Amino acid sequence: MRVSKMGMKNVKLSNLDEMYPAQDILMQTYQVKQYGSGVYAYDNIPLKLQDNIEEVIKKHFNRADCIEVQMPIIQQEEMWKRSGRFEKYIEEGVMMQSITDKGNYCLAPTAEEAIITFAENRVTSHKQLPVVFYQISPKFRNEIRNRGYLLRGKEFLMFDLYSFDKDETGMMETYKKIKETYFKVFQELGLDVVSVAADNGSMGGKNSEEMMAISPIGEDTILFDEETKQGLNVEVLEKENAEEYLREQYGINDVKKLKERKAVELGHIFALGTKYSDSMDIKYIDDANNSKPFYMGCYGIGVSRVLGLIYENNIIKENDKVVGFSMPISVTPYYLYLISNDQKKEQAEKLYNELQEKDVNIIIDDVKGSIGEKIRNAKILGIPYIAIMGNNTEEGFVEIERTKDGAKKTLTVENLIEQMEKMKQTKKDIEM
RNA sequence: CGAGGCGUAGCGCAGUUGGUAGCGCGCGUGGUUUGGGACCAUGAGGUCGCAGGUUCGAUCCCUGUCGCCUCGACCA
Repeated sequence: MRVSKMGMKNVKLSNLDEMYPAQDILMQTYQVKQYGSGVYAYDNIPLKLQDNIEEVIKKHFNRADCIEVQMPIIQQEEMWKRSGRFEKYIEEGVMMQSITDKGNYCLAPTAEEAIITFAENRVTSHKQLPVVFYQISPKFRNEIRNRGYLLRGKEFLMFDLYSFDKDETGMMETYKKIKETYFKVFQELGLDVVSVAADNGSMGGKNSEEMMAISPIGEDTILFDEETKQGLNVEVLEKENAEEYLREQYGINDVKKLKERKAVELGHIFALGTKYSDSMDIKYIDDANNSKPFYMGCYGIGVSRVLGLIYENNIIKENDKVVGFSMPISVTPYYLYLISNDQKKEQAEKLYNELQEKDVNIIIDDVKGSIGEKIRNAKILGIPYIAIMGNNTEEGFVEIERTKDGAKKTLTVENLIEQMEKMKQTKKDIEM
């Protein structure tokens, strides 16, 4: 991509939000535009970063034999009335609706109803079980209060997965497998995530755990033990029989041993049981020709929240001031930000074209301006490596800087091309 | 919904004890620059969130309203 074609504006950062500096940079530099409380548009780079996050999620769940599908975003009221959740969602004010003279629609806040309706008539025999469907699609929740920019919006992208099993044992096996997949996803995204016991809220069902990224900007408080990896969301303590629940479902005996942490809830997993199968009367036929309820699980990841947190987790500072961020190689849409002086412009163009042909995504800064200014912009956009062909660079060489730690190195142009191809393949940083 | 705060140029902010507004950045033009957010000159850009009231006169005072932010209840 060329800076000259991006419609880029030079912005000097000022007075950044102390709590969410990274997302404030996105706002100030117009990479993300706010339309209203909890409603945002994304420019190219955050969008592509989000696409890449989706790809990582899909890859791991596809490997775990989960099937990608797509549910409607506008869902008929009748379907929500069938499960009995319509009144509750309307009462709480969470549901957004589209009221028309040809019927009323609910803007999907989640998709249990839709997915079990999808399974109805399609998944009818025990021979088809277990089966796991998932999708990544926008969700709408008219939250009472939005906060943390992308961390909680009214419209957000969510990965949601639904499992169908014959019985409780099967459901828990699937639960375990999906949970393991969650950890693989977060690991590849470079997020340090722990699972903690959670309240099951409006979903109902048995077990539920939240996938928490420990972070000072988190709105949740958890109690966690680093050694045993056991933990809980403090809201569980308000439950009736909290102690018993924690001991029986999660093996947590002594809450006092756990340490308090702030955390961002990136995902939530539920072993639902037969709740929706019963309430909507959608069943399968078992091997003895009996009609049996599905044992379901539902699982979510807040994709746009992950996006927001990846930005916040990867800020770079100079003299204690936040100057930008450095996106992780595993998901960055562009690997390199190429800068040159006028004399070396042609060489830079040549390098750009060669990398384009090899499908290595980079950005070339081909507009008028000083090198310092361009370096600043690279950091504001979050590009992990900067390449400079300037006055101090010898013919045939290029200097690179890794923005996350400031490490610098001079390479031949050929070597840089090799390293970039390698980075694209391995999704790993190069040696500096 | 309860408590607090804010709304003035694209962005960040001043200001007017009531007499219709300014700074920095950004933007246009010309020129000099170009290795870590350059400089000179010059120019454009605002019904001071909206509506009503008080007043000779309101961006400022009063009332209402809308929007946004923070804390709480809800949640990926």
